[in-house]
Amino acid sequence: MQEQTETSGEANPGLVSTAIQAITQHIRSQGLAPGDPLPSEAAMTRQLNVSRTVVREAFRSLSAMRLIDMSAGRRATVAKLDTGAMSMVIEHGVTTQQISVQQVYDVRRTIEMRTVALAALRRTDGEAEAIARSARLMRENYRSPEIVMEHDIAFHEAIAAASHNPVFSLIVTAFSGVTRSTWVIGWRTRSSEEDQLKMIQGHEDIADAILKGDPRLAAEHMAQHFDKSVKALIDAGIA
Amino acid sequence: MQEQTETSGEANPGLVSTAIQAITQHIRSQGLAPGDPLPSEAAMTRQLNVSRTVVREAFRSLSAMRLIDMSAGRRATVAKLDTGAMSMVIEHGVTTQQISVQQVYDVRRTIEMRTVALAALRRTDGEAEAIARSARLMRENYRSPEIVMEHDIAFHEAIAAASHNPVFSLIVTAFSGVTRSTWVIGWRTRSSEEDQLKMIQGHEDIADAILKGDPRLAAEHMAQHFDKSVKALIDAGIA
DNA sequence: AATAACAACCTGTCATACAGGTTTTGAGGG
DNA sequence: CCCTCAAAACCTGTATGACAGGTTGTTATT
Repeated sequence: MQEQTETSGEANPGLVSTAIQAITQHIRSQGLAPGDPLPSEAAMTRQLNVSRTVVREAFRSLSAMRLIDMSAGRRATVAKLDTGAMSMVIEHGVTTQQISVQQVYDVRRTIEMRTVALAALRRTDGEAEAIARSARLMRENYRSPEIVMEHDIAFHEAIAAASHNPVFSLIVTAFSGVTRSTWVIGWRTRSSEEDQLKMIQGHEDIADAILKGDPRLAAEHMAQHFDKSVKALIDAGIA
Repeated sequence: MQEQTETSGEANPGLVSTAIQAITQHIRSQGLAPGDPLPSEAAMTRQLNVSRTVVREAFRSLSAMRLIDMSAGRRATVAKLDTGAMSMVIEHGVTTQQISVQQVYDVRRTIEMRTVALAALRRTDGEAEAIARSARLMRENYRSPEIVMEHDIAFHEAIAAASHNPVFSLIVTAFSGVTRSTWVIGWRTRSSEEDQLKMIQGHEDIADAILKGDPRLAAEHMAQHFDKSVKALIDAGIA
């Protein structure tokens, strides 16, 4: 019952790619917003005149990139912005050694010097509090590296959120995965307890500057924080 | 012949997600590099004890994110770093109005002020030449907006490449799609021919600073370039 | 009118089939 | 022994049909 190749006169880079484009195009042309439902697989199958297999692989691909949400029984919906795909790309680059950890840190430093300045300017009181709370929890748990790490990551993500630019949040969060796999090394390199507490103090300084609304100072503290972190990683022999 | 739910005692967020994890895990644990082949679908099917459908959707998802390359007859291979997934995420965010064009420009400005400084410090002669060439081609074709745009985009990507940090390249390139859909608006807003030529001059100034190896100057010109671009977009009423 | 059972629809997964690519193998000739 | 080339084995791309289980809307019963 199928005769796909004659329907479209264009090149054939695979039916699935075509289907993916059709779906994103649908989102675009219908002006769909997060939460809005997409056509069912059956409907898409009819519209594109391809098998359900193809349509399904297309939906699944978009779902893997977190552009749409899928769940059994329900139709797929447009997804809220999510870091899923980005972190996978970054992690893929790192694990296949196409990206070094240092390069990631350079990017983070560049971006977070900006997010912290924006946060100082635009943070709400609640956001300032959330940032300060993460710093506080780092100190309170400073004997449990794993816990410190999670609050450290939350700290940076909270700052990105306070920048009120979702693209920054997206990128910063995308790096969290890599951070998780290297953070402990940096922590151990700060051999003395004093060094570790100094690092936590650095976070508190940043939080203070944000609370005070001083972007210059906040950026400076952030820069120092990153310089020390990179130094710790280099000392630990991370290429 | 199937009895999947009893094999693993963990939660079931879908067999496909599990398969995706298994594949990425395979890349990690085997230390695969770009170009290295992955197991065939049949092999994966046996290893995970799921149907080929599931394995295929997993492969296809990774392929959509450009983490692996697939083509008919050949086994999938580990892919070189590619911007595919990232640009889709960004474009999704913009088309669903979760990200504004201005926010994208803020991020670009932040990142490109760094890439341009790094490029000034680390560019090879060939890279400096490529950057300068793009600027030259902008001037030579300044009556054809589409062509100017393509060289403009190539210009920024060439600078990112000259930063010798693939993460910057990745991010800058990811924004190119959005740039393509708004660039012309900014161009038209520069009503006079003089304004347009001044904008091209800005690119040449950047290229010169990179050639001279002056990161400070290069960053300054880049900042001015972005400030003017954003102003042009705002004048055009882009929120 | 509230509720409970049911029907219709939807996604998740499996099995099978076959059309074309690609790689491997092996047989035959030099 | 090596080269060549064709067949075999393997692989991905796509289609079809089937069924389990989740979700939603409808209808019948109370």
